[in-house]
Amino acid sequence: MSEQFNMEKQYNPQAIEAETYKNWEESGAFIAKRVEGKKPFTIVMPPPNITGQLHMGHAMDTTLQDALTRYHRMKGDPTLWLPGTDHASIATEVKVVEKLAKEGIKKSDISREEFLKHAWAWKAEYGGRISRQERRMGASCDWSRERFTMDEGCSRAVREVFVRLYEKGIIYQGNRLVNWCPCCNTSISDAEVEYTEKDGHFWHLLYQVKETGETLELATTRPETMLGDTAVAINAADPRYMHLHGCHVILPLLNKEIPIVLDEHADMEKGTGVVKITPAHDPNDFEVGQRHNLPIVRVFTYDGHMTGAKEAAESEEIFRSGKATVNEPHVLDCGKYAGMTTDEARKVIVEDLKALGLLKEIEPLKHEVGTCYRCHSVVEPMVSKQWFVKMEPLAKPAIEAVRNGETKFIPDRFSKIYYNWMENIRDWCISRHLWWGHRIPAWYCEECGETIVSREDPTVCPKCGCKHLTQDEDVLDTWFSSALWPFSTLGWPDQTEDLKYFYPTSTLVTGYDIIFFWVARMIFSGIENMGEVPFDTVLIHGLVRDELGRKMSKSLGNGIDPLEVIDQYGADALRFSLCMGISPGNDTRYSTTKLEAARNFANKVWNASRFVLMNLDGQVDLEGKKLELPDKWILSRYRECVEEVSAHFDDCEFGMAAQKIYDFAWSEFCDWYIELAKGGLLGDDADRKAAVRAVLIEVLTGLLKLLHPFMPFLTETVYKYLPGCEDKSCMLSDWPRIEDIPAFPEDEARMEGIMDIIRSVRNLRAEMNVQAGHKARLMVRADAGWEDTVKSADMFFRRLANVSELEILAPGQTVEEKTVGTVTKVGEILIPLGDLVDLEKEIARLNKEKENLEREIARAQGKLNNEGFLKKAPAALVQAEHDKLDANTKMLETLTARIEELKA
RNA sequence: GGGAGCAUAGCUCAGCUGGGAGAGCAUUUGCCUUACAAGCAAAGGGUCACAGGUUCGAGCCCUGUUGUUCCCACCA
Repeated sequence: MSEQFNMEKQYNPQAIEAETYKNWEESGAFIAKRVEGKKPFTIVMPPPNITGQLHMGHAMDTTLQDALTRYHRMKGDPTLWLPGTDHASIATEVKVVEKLAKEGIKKSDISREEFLKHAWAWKAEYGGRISRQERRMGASCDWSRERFTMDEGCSRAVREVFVRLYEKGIIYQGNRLVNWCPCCNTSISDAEVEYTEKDGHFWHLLYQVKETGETLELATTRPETMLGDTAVAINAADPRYMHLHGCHVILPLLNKEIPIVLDEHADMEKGTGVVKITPAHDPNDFEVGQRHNLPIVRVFTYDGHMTGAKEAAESEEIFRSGKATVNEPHVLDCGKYAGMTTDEARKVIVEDLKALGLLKEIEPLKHEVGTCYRCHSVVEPMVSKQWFVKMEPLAKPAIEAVRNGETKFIPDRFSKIYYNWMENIRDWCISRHLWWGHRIPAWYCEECGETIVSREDPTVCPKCGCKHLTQDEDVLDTWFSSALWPFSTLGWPDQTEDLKYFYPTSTLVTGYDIIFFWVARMIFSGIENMGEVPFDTVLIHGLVRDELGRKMSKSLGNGIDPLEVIDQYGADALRFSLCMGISPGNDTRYSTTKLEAARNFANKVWNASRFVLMNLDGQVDLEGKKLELPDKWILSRYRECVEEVSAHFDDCEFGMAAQKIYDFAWSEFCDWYIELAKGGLLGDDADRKAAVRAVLIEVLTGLLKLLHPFMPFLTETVYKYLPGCEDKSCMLSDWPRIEDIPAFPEDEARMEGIMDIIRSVRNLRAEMNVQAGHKARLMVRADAGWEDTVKSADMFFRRLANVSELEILAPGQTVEEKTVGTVTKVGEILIPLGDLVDLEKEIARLNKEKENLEREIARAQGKLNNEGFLKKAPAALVQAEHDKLDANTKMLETLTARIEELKA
């Protein structure tokens, strides 16, 4: 009776969390140690963006990773959970620009260097905030190895990969059609385009054929692009237009002659079968242009306006100076439309065409429009000179690695999504017209136009020897560096000890929303640069939705700050609530109900611990103790719990693991064992007391360990109260092993029989409305072999079922008093209740029970009369049915006799 | 246009390789029983979306239907 006075009646997480975490961190317990000869368990944390703060999705991510990490650490694996943050190039740049705008600073008014200073300041602030949030969640990651995608080492890895791939010809630069976000003023990759359905129109335009004078009708969803048309296409097999082969049309407004080309892209089934070709602003048209060697005419500026004289002149200069590269687009001076936004231009151009009688029809249309995943503005497909990664050679081995099981997805269905994406992948546009990020390590010679890509910054042109070199202005896609995360964080390209020991990592935990962005790219980057997949398991979890099932988002304002939840309910409750009832890959809903349940559970465990500790008396040890039925029962149940929870952790079935611990702790340990134990604790038998104490402490200790991965703060705190554990840590304790726990299958069944009697008595009392304070006698007509067991349980009936006295009835012994009764697994029980007994009601109640039994018997008989079942079902199952039939038949006999007796 | 997930108690969701339907919350009843009212005990509540099929046996496997959510796709 010493420590428990420090334990409050209610668990108060606020009082202990910060201190507990501080102790862990300062003790160095999170720091991974390499142990040669032992297989490590490694997780690299998906680095959160430094754009803001953590949301519920991160909380889920963190909880699962931490649970896994703590489980493996306790199992004795050398465990590394490597944390870090992502510079999030475009997202952060947008934020910094916004912040500067509020301070009255325009990005265009300051230099690149000045801007980057602001960005680094942002990083310092938000990166720090994120790591503080992770700590409050209880993340047991190795902060000594914390990384940032733009730190020196990661940047060196990025540069090394870029140079290597460039030298292999996998990275190339070229004029290609890319998705351009006019708002962010940069190209974005295919994966960064989100398609959303929008209301639009089909504008049916009329182009006149020069040679025949007839008009051709064609439809477009983007009439403003018509200024950049360099052909119209028809299908060579289209009978309607056979006579137009080799003819030209006059492009309206510009009065420019453009050819009619024959191309399979023109679908005879669609519209009029005639399609305008704008190579500079449509992916299909670009392809058509390539096939027919059409000029490429760009009519939009990069910030979403129509091009004018200035842009056109610049373009001409490029051609004149001979610096034009393959597919270099020409730029049109759009004349009266120059300088208009594309939206304005659309309206004016439509009006102008209408005035000329060249607009035949406007048809309303719903269609999927590509938008930028960051700012959600409509992206313009645009020919532009960018850097690309050739995907085919990288995708092939990456597909193979998953196919042959080197990396496995949990749940497996996500591998299909992965294949589908990888198999249809196009080259990856990796350059971004931004400042915040890894600057592309390419230099251009101003004299001879040579491109230099190298590991060290060049000072002279290797071709012409001049010193007029300028570096590419753009930076790399943020995912280019995250793709290297599993090895760049371990020191690559240096062959560090960490890299050799911890790579490949074990499990990657992330949401399904970034499989394409990140997981897939890590897999091919790992194979390409390390020669080995980066992880053997990818655990995909679902999204955390709001209470109405909607995605949490800023625009809806339904996001929930994990820190506020922690303040209110505690980190353990938040963690547990995120694990309860989840299944891999499926979305889950945030709910206060779940949080309350988790908080209540924490409190339950806290109080159970309090009870056990309150009743301790010095050192306790199971060794040499005389165990009784309930002791053996709970130890057996505990053993099974350890077995199941371990298996669930091994399978990443967190929902199942949490459920099992919850049920064991609450329904078995608290509701039954602690109640059963009270008798022994309050009695005079010193040996008995010692045995009960030993069992209590044994099971509680194990329970705390099993729960630790989910509720680290609570379990750590309580653990230190355990005798002899003042200086120990639950986090560093050994995970329970079933070999160390005795099993008592027969005693387990005996105890279940006693519990059945107790439940039956409680039920009878409740149904008869017996006053809670009223103690009643219990008569048991025990089945053969049960008499001693029932007798030995006398005290349990008294304590748990409000029994005043236990009587064992002999097999034919009759009872004169008025009683209520029922049949249990162990035999008939009777409770004399005198005038409380209503004979007719009692008979009705028994008849209902009888019907239930008869139904059960019929079911079992049905099975056992089925020859197929007897022949094909496993023998154990058939035996079990026999046993059940026998037991139920016996119970039915007793019950029937009882009813007859009452009727008589 | 392809692909995937989901449909189980009033609500939110579990249910692992097929073998007598579960939890939390809500509801009803009785309890401040000295670990816990964030608690204890008891109870009610489900044609497992629908229709076929495989099987001795289907919530689970197969086919189809309906509803719903999501992902992918260049449809002018």
